[in-house]
Amino acid sequence: MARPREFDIDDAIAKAVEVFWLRGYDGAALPDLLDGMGIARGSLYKAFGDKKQLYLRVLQRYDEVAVAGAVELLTDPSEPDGAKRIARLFDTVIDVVREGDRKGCLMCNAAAGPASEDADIGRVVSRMLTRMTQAFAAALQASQRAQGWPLEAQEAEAESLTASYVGLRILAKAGEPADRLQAAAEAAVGKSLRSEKV
Amino acid sequence: MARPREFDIDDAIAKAVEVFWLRGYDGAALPDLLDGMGIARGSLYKAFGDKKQLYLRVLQRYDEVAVAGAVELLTDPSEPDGAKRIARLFDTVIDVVREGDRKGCLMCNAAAGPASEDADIGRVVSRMLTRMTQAFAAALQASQRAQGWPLEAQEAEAESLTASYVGLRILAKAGEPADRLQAAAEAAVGKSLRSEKV
DNA sequence: CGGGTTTGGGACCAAAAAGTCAATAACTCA
DNA sequence: TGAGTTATTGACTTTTTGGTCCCAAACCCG
Repeated sequence: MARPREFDIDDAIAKAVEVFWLRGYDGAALPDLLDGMGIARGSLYKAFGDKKQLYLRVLQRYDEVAVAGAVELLTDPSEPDGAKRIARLFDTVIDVVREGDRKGCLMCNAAAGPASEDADIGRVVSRMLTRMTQAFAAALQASQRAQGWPLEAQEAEAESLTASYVGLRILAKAGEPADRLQAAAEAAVGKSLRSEKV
Repeated sequence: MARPREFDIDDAIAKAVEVFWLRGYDGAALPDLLDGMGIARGSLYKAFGDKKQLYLRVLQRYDEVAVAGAVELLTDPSEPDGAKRIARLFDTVIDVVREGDRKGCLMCNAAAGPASEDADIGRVVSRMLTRMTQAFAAALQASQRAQGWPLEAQEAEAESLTASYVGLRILAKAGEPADRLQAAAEAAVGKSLRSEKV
């Protein structure tokens, strides 16, 4: 090693997450990233290679932080009732909206964006979605109602919950009122796990 | 009127729909649009104003064709069972995926894209989403299971179905296998309307 | 047929895009 | 201390972006 890096690379990625999250892949211009990250052009290229590679790092970071947080919530053993874990996850989503955050979810935005057709990016996005679905499945396993279901039915329900999650976050981004989102979330969750037979 | 337009403007919009659908708003460059529409630069600007206005026309067209088609299916009086109408809509989505079409849904892609933060675009997207939700609500009204529900519950369920729809189409775009999508779709629909009590 | 008017085509433009590079600065190690 | 190595910087290049404009062509109406 010779001259040490002057910026913290993890911190720079965290800042890049914000920029891509807010503006999307195409919408995030180099100057936006440079401003947001507080580094110069050359430094970015030396440290990350190019824009796409930075984006991949950003998606991985989102996986490690945001997706991991959701997974943790859904598999939290301190809450024995899986149905409650699921309800809690959706509640936090609504809370974020109520606080005025309409950025949506980077994973969801990335999945819907045209960049997801790129093989590398698509792979990372798919992996995140799969992790979500597996976590939903784990929560279902720990729910009164679903744990007796055949495995296929559980998996189907888990994937359906992922779809609801993604859809809800996109409706949130599209400006749907928080109250309606909350009602929809309760319908999505409650229907399969709370309603009927108490 | 003097010299008549040489291209069909409706046809040109239809072609522009394909380009924006495939590449997204930012990703659709002028040359892409020009090629796809088969007209020259000057003609496009004369006929549509600028890129954003063309995009608005494209979204409206999508509303009139694709969204209207879904609404029609969901409110089709020739199928008395609303639950079946909903199931049929989701079936057609899966069919499209099975045919290899992974473009997703323009409305959904537009909602997730950063362009939706633009007031004009956001308005059109919201309107489409609302139309979908209303159509789902109409179908629920015509379903055995939901028609007895309180109005609020019906509306919540309708919004939840819109979320499932959007989420499913984005999972499809992200490359989720058709079989899993189908299972998830059946879970999303069947759960509330088919399962339990026949 | 000819003036008025609108379209078609594409050369042209300024701005912005991503990416490169060479000079300078800051460090390690001998 | 000085040689070697790596990071920082911002000017630079190339390509592409969305958008303008002018001229020729095609039409209507009188």
